Amino acid sequence: MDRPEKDDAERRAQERWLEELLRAAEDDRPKMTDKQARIVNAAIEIFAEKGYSAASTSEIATKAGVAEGTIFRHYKTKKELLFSIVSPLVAKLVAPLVLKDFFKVLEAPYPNYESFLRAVIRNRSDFARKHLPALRILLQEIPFHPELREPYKDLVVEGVLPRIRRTVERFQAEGALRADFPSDAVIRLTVTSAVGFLFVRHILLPDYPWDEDAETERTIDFLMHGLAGPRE
Amino acid sequence: MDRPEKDDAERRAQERWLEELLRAAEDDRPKMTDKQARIVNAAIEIFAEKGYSAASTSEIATKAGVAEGTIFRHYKTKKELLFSIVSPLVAKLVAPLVLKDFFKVLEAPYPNYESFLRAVIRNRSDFARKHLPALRILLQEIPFHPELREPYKDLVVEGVLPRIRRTVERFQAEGALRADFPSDAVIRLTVTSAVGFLFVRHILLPDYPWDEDAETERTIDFLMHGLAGPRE
Amino acid sequence: MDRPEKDDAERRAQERWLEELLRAAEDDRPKMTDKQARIVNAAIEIFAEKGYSAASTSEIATKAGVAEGTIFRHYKTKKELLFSIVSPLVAKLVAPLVLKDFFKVLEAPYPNYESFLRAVIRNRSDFARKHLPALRILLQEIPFHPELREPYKDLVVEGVLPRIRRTVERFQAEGALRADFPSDAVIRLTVTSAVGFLFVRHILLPDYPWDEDAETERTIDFLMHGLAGPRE
Amino acid sequence: MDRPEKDDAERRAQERWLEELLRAAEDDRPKMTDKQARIVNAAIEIFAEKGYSAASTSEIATKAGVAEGTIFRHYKTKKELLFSIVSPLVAKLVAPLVLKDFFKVLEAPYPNYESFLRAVIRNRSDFARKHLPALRILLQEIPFHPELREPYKDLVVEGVLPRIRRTVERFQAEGALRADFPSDAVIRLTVTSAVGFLFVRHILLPDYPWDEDAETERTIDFLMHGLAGPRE
DNA sequence: CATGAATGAGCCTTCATTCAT
DNA sequence: CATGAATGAAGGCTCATTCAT
Repeated sequence: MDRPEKDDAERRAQERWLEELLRAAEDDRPKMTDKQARIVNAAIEIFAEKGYSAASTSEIATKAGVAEGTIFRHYKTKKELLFSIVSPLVAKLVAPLVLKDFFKVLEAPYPNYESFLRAVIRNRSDFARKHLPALRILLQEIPFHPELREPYKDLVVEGVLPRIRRTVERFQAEGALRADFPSDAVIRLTVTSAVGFLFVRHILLPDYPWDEDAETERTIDFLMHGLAGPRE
Repeated sequence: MDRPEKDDAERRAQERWLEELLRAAEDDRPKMTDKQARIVNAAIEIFAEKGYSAASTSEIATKAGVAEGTIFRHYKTKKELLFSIVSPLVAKLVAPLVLKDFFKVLEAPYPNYESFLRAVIRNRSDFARKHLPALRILLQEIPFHPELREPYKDLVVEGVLPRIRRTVERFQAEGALRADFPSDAVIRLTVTSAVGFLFVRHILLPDYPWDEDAETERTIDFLMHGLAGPRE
Repeated sequence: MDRPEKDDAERRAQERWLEELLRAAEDDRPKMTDKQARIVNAAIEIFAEKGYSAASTSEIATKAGVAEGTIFRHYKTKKELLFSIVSPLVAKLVAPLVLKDFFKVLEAPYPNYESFLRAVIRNRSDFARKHLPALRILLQEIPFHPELREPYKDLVVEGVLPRIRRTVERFQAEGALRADFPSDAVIRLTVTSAVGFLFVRHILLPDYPWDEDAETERTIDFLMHGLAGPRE
Repeated sequence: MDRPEKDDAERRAQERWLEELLRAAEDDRPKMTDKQARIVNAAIEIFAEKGYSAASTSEIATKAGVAEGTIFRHYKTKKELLFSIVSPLVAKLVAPLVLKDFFKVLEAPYPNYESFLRAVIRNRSDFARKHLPALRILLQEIPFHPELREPYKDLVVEGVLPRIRRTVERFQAEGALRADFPSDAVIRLTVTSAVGFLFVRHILLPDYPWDEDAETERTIDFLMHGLAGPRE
C-alpha cells in the first residue's frame, strides 16, 4: 500500500469532494408542524420496535401525545405514514447513484477505486448513523412493499448498473482490479463487503466498541487485496 | 495458489468429511399428519409473503384446505405455529457450531482455512436452498422475537466465538492469515463475505443465472487474497 | 317447651317415621358404567366451580380421564349432561311434597308442627350434605333453565301449596300457631327460616364449627316462639 | 307489644333518622354519556337474563344500539363491564355497615332492636327495588368472582361482625333479647329472616300481591317473638 | 386544524359437536 | 363403545378509519 505523498493529498481532496457531493444529495425533511414531527418520530420508534403490521396507530398517537384522529389528518392511511418515513430514505439511498458527477471521480487519472470506496463507505456510515431507526424499518418492510422498490428498479438495473459495470471493466483493463473475475462478481464482492460492514457496524452489533476509521480502512484494505489486479 | 496434487486430494477428502458432518447435524422434521404438513406449508408460504403479523390464520387455513380450528388443534397459538417453523431452523443453523468435530478440520497439518470455508459455504448453500422460505421468515422475524435468539446467545458468545477466535489467531501466528488485523476483524470479514454471498445468491437475486461453483470459488479466492498472511 | 314425657316418645317415633318416609323417596342413581360415573363427577366438580356456561366439555373430559367424544356418547349435548345431574335432584327435592303420607303426620292428634319441622330440617340437612355440589349447581342454574322448574310449577302451586295452607290454617284454628298472620306469611316465615338455616349451614359457611343438632333445635325453637299462637 | 305512644313517636323519629343515614351512604352513578348508559342497561338486562358467561358482547351491543367496539371503548373487557355494574353495588351494600353512626341507634336508651330492624329492612327493601336487576346479577356471579368479595371480607369479619356481636350481647344482658342463644345464632336468625324476606319479596316472588308494610311488620314481629328475652 | 367517540370488519381463539377409525 | 382429529360457528377483543364537534 505504498503511495506517494503528493498523490495522497490529491486523493484526500477528491474523497472530500465526493463526500460533499453525496451529502448534498440529501435534502432535509420538508417543514412539518410540531405535532406532525412528533407523530413521525413516534411512528419511527414503534415501527422499528415491533414492525409495521404489529404497530398500532393508537400506540403511535399515545406516544406522540396527539389524538388518534390527528394522525389521519396528516396521513390518509397508516401505510402512507410508513411511506412518508421510508420512501424519502429509499430516494436518498438511490440519489447518489443517479448523480451525473458520482462516477466521474472514477474516471480521474490514477487508480482510485480505493478512494471511491472510502468516500462511499464513510458517507453511508454517516447516513446510517443519522437515519438508523428508519433504515431498520426500511430493511424490515421493503420485502413486503413492492411499491418501495418498483420506482427504482429500472433506474438501477438499466441506468446505474451498466455504468458501474463499465467502470469496473475499465479498472480491470487498466490492471487496477483483477481481470479473472467477471465485473458482476467484482461488484457483488465490493457491495457485499461494504454493506456487510455497515450492517454489522450499525444494525447487528451497534454496541460493539468499534474503532470506526480503523475498521473502515481494514474493510477497504481487505477489498483491495481481495480484488487486486491483474492475475492474468 | 499453487498446491501439490497430493495435498489437493487430501483436502477434498477433508472437505467432504466436513460437509458430511454438517449434513448429519440436521435431523429431519418429526412425522406429522397430512393436515399438519399442509398447515405448516401454507403458513410458511403466507408468513414469507406478508410477514407474520400481517398473515391471518384464516388465510392460512384456507390455503391449507383445513378449518381454522384445525390449526389451533395442532398449535396452541399463531406464535407457536411460527416458532414450530422457525425455531428448529435456528437450532439447525447453530448446531454445527457446537459440534465437537466442527473445528477439528482447522487443526489439520496444512493451511486449510480455505477448505474449511469451501465446506461451510457449500453446506450452507445447500441448506439455504432446502429451507429457503423458512429462512426468509426467520430473517424477517428474528428482530421481533427475542425468544428465538435468547437460547443461543450465551452459547455463541461464550462457547463458539472464543474458539473461532483462537483458531484464527493460530492461523495468523502460522502466517496463513494476515496478522495485521485483529482476529475479530478477520472473523467479521469472513462471515460477512460468506453470508453476503449466500444472501445475494438465495434471497436477493435468486433468479440471476448463477454459476454456483464458480461463484463459490471466487468468493473463497477473494477472501483468501484479502486475508492472505502475513503482512504483520 | 315443657312437654310430657309420654308425648315426647310418641313424637320421636313420629319424627323417625317421617324421616324414613323422606329417605325412601330418594332412590339412588341408576347404574352407570365406570366412565359415565367419572364424567358425571367431573362435570359436577367443574360446573360447581365455574358455572355451567363457563365450564368446557374438554375440561370435563380431561378431569374425567376420558376422550371428549365419550361425553357425547352418553349425553347428546352439554345441556343434557347438566340436566342429568340436576333434574333428578329437583325431582328428589319435590318428591316428599307429593307423597300421600307426607302431611299425614300433621293431622295427628297433638300439636306437632314442631316435630314436623324437626324431621324435615334434619332430613334436608342430610340431603344437602349428600348432594352438596349438585345443589350448588342447581341453585346457580335454576334461574336460567325454566325447563327445570316448569314440570313442578303447577304441581307445587296447585297441588302442594293449598294442602300446606289448609294444614297451617287448621293449626291456627286449633291455637297451635298464631292466628294474626295469614297462612301464607306463616309458610313464608317457616320456609325462609328452615331454608335459610340450611343455606347458611351448608352453602354460605360450611366451614363454621357448627353444632348441628343444637342449631337445628334453636332454629325450631325460634320458629315456634315466633309463630306461637294464638295472639289475635 | 304494647308500647306507650310517646316512645313510639321517638322511635319513629329514630327510624327515620337511620333510614336517612342509610340512604345517604348511597351516592349515585357517576355521569356517563348516553351511549355508555345504554350499554350498561343492556348489559344489566342480558346478564340478568342469561348469566354473565352465557351473555355475548355482541348481543349487548345490539340491544344497546351501539357497535360492539363501542363497548370496549368504555370497558376494557367484558369482565370490567360486569364489575362496573356489580362492584359499586357490593360497595353500597357494605357501606352502611362501616358507618360510624350505624350502630349508634342501638345504643339509645330504650329497647330498640325492633326499630333498628324496621329501619334496616325498609331501607334494604327500597334498595332492592331500586337495584333489582343488578342485585340478581350480583347474586348469580358472586360465587365465581372472588375479586368481588375479597376487598370486603376482612372488613366484615374483623370490623363489622364483632361490633354486632357486642351489641347483641348487650341486648341479651339487658333482657331485651333471649339469653339462651349464642349471639351468633341470634345474628344468624335475624339476618336469615330479614334477607329471606327480601329475597322472597323481590327475587323469588316479586309478582305476588305483597302488602309490603304489613309483611315487614310481620317479619319483625315474628323475629321479636322468636328472639324475645330473657329465657335465661 | 385537532379531537376522540364511534364504527364494524376482521383477528385469534375456544368450544360443542360430529364421525371415521 | 371409545377415541380424538376435525369442524366451523361464535366469542371477546383490536384496529384503522371516519366524522361531528
